[in-house]
Amino acid sequence: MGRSGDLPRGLVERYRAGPDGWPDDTGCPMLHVDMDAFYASVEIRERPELVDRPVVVGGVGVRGVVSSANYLARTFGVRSAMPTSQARRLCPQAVFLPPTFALYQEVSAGVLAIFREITPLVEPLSLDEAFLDVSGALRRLRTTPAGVGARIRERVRAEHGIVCSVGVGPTKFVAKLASGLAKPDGMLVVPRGEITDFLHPLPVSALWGVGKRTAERLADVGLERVADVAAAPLPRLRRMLGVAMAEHLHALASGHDDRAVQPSNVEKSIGAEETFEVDHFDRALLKRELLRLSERTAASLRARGLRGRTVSIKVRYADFTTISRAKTLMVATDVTQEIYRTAIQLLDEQTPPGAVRLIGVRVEQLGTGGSEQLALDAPEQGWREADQAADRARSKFGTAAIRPAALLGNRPDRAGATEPKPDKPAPAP
DNA sequence: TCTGGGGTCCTTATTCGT
DNA sequence: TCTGACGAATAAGGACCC
Repeated sequence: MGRSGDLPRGLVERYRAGPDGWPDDTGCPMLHVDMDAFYASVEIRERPELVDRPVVVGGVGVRGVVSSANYLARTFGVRSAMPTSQARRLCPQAVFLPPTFALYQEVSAGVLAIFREITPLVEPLSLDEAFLDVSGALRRLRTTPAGVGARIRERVRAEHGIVCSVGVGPTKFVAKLASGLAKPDGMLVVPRGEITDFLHPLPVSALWGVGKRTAERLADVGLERVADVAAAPLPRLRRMLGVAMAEHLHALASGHDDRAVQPSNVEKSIGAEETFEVDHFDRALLKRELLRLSERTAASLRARGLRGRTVSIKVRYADFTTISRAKTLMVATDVTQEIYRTAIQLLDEQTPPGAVRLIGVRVEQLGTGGSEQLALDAPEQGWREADQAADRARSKFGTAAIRPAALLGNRPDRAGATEPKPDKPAPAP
């Protein structure tokens, strides 16, 4: 799933286990564990008949992209983030599956539970990867970091039927790169004394935060390897990339990374967005979609006990230009109607007409809902109670059980031009 | 080739209060 | 009373990550 799979492989063999065992892992408390082709592997585990076939998981619609491809599919050139249409051309015999996130979440929770038996210092980055700081667990487990890594790989395979790769290193960044280079089904140990030997030959794109754009800008001035960034004068990097980015990259390239594993990560924003199968001009249809997305976002806030003060919408036009507009409310909210009302206002007042391919809603400035709101937003209280009742019904009878009247009937985003007109933009509570 | 959906973080500009 | 400086909050956009 990551980009480190594209990095050069020739230089990594010295970090694998040799006849004398693993390289020196003293002072290497950081582990990065990454499931190999996670979504595809889980799907194959569920359907063993797919084992010897190329499997691609992702959006199966005309505008879908690949989320995960097994290694067989990758031999045909299929990569994650590639349009599904392109993947079909490259590998027409592959099995194309839509993602089933609930299943991946379940497997992910099981794998995280294994990590947490080893150490409480576990920082999940996504469903399929996590950092572990094992420094405090070594004595109890009577092993070394490499031993922990090997144990994790065995248990994940035995208990969940999927394969993961592990990077062991002195810092998060090194561990993360190492797991990427260990793939598939491998482990790499980068000794503390060999950080720069390991990092410096890699391309700048290996640096966390360097994507296509930044790599191009660096290449324009002759910086192509991590060693080049480490050797570049910091003031020059600052002028090129801005202070924060320059200092971040220079530190990483020089092997400095003192970030600790952070077991709890507070969410900063929650949202939902959707790309239409065909572009839409029709504002009424866009508004119905905003209602659906507001509902999803608000339900997600309520499920986590969060409220947010800033509501933003995102509109992507046919030519891929993307704008966002935001409004900050007096009081944080988790009420569908309030989020929807704000989103509609932003759409009506601040977005130009045009063919729209994507629309989204997001709520920012999150906090846990406090009792101080009761007096201030009394008119919202009725809506909140209605939302909560709907949440309860949905958890009992399924997500389709309760929907605003405006959303009854066909899904507007999939239905095309024959969609009946909506009766009202807002349902009654 | 034709670009998802969930997010995070950074930069720059503007506004507002003191 | 006018003006400017400054910091915080807000808004918009872009790049990046998985």
